[in-house]
Amino acid sequence: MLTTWWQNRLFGAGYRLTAPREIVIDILIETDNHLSVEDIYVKALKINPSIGLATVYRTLDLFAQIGIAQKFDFGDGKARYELTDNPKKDHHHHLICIRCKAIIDYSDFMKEELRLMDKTQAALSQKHQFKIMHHTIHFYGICEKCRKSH
Amino acid sequence: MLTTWWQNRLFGAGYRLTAPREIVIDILIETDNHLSVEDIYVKALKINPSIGLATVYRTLDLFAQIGIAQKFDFGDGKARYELTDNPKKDHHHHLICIRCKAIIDYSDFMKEELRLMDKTQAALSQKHQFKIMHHTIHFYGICEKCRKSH
DNA sequence: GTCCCTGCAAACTTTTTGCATGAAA
DNA sequence: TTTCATGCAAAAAGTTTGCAGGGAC
Repeated sequence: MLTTWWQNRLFGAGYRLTAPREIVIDILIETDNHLSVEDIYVKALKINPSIGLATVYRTLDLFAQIGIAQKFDFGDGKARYELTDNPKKDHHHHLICIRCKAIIDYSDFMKEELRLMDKTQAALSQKHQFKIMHHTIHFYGICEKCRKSH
Repeated sequence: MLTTWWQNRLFGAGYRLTAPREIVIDILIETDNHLSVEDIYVKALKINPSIGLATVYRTLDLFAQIGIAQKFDFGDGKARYELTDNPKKDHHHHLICIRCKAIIDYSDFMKEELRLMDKTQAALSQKHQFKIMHHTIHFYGICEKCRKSH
């Protein structure tokens, strides 16, 4: 039986393959963006109604630790997660409304941004002896709708 | 009597000048980085022991809305705030440890980053009709200490 | 068989809200 | 004098933890 990239990571870091972990990964794989923990939990319940919320939290935290997923905080009070490498969605950054918390993904200037990010990352890794796993770029402002509704 | 830049912003947006707002601004001005709400509250209590935590939350949220301060979420479960323009601290970005939540400020490649950010910001403002107020760049990874303590 | 992982419930932390009082304009 | 803002307390929301039973290897 074939082991997938994420199973390799799990085993490589000394963890076991369990049903909840498979369910959470499947949900992340088939979704294209930033689900909240609650979102993931609700989807997981439909697959296995006995899964616990605490397990979902623990699983997502584990995935972030071993680099399978990224944790995002957009300032709306809930953590969100996204696969580190999602075949359904290219690398992108975010535009966030500080009023209504809407999130818009963008990928303009990605090539230039990534070139600069790679360079910066290399320098920072070296200088601070950090093992950098990912980065985020967020622009905060007020969206069209919120500007109009004053 | 002279009105300061932040007072102008307050009045301009139709808000009143109150003691708690002055206290919070003073704390932000004299500190150079990302204080948590609790940090700010504790400092405020020393100046005026009757100030309420809820007021600090409301004040900081207001400051973020009108562009006086920036709200940051580093993934440690608490919001942090920093002045938008702090004379004591140049523009910088962040390196965050996903294990111990340590935050390191950096300002390498700032000139290049800012040039690219300005360009991106202009394009995004236009394209999405967003009024962009600020941006953040975060690198996430594992710090030297956490790597060593496995 | 051993040790890790899970589900459940309770606890904890951070943030928000309602409301009567008090202060700014 | 009219609103707006505050302080307090209670509630809500999100996340973490302890523990006993069950499952992966």
